[in-house]
Amino acid sequence: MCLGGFVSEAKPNALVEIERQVVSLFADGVRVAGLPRSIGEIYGLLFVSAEPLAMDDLVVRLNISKGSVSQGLKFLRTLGAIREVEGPDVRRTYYEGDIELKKLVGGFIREQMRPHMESGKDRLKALEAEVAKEEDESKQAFYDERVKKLERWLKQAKLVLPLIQRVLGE
Amino acid sequence: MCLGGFVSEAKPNALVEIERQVVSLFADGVRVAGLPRSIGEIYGLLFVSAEPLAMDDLVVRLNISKGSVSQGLKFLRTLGAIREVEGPDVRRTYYEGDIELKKLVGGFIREQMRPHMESGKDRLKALEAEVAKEEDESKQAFYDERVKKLERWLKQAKLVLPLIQRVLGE
DNA sequence: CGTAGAGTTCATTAAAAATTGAACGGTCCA
DNA sequence: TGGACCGTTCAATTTTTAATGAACTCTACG
Repeated sequence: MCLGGFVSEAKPNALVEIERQVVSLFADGVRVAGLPRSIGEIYGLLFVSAEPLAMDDLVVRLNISKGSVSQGLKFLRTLGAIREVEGPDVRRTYYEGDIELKKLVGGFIREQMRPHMESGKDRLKALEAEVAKEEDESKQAFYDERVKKLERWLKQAKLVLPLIQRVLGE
Repeated sequence: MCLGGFVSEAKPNALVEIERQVVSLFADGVRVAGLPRSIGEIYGLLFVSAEPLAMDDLVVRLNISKGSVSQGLKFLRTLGAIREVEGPDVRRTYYEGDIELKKLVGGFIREQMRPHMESGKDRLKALEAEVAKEEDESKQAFYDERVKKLERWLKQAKLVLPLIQRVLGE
């Protein structure tokens, strides 16, 4: 007996139930922001871990590739959602989750939303120019009104973002 | 001569440049909300059209399938982003875009965000139960703190959504 | 009833996005 | 100098998501 057998031996690094649930919660959660599942899983595990984790821990425990983890960490770093910290092995970089909602949302707004809004501003400028060319006067009036509406939308959006950040900062 | 030739004849229903730009603006715009391109295109064309349009107009002018348009309109209807109106042909249903940002965002929050938050609440309840089972006392304390943090996040999110709607309602 | 056209549904197909993994660059230490 | 190891990059692959189009329902009208 015992020839190459695994009996009821769980993987040594498998997630415990609580971790599993939190990871899954974040994996689903980030999707509303249009982010890939793996990023949610990585942040989720960091969020629920008392000790900082290195890349290899994430690869093994979440069972995702080194490449995905590397890219996920890179993204989370630019958001400011995680922090590099010291850990047991000096050769590795360890990470902790930053658990301030303000920081996460702030990073997301800065990195993902602002750039879109900036390019939107430019595109509205181009639209204005196009409307100016319109020959038919009543059509021009209509288009002009719509473009103005879009510009108002953009202004409202600019107003809302800092407000969100202020409310979360308490 | 003139054997089967198309000379410089544009499609009769092709979008004019202004329409093209607006449609493309919305097509890209909706992606930040994780919605398919076609939905942005449909709303965009309705937004920039002075006259209401029927399904067939959208199929022909946007060059997308009847199926996609049908589903896109269904979605936009549940959001409250478009309105059914009368049109030249009594057999058809015509649509106009609702151009109040408040309405769009409100519909999106109601249809897409609230449901996620509701399910999130349930999942946090399940997590709490799981934490209660934890044997190790100090681990339990840590998990408990994290779950409390998540509950605080959810509360903050609930606080922010109506605030957004209020700011846009002006 | 029977047919013609508007609109929906949903299995199939096509397109887009995320994930993988192998190759690579850099660093530390013997 | 070399090789062990950490981390990154990116072309290839897999997975997920959106779009298509044929078959269908429903209604109106003769």
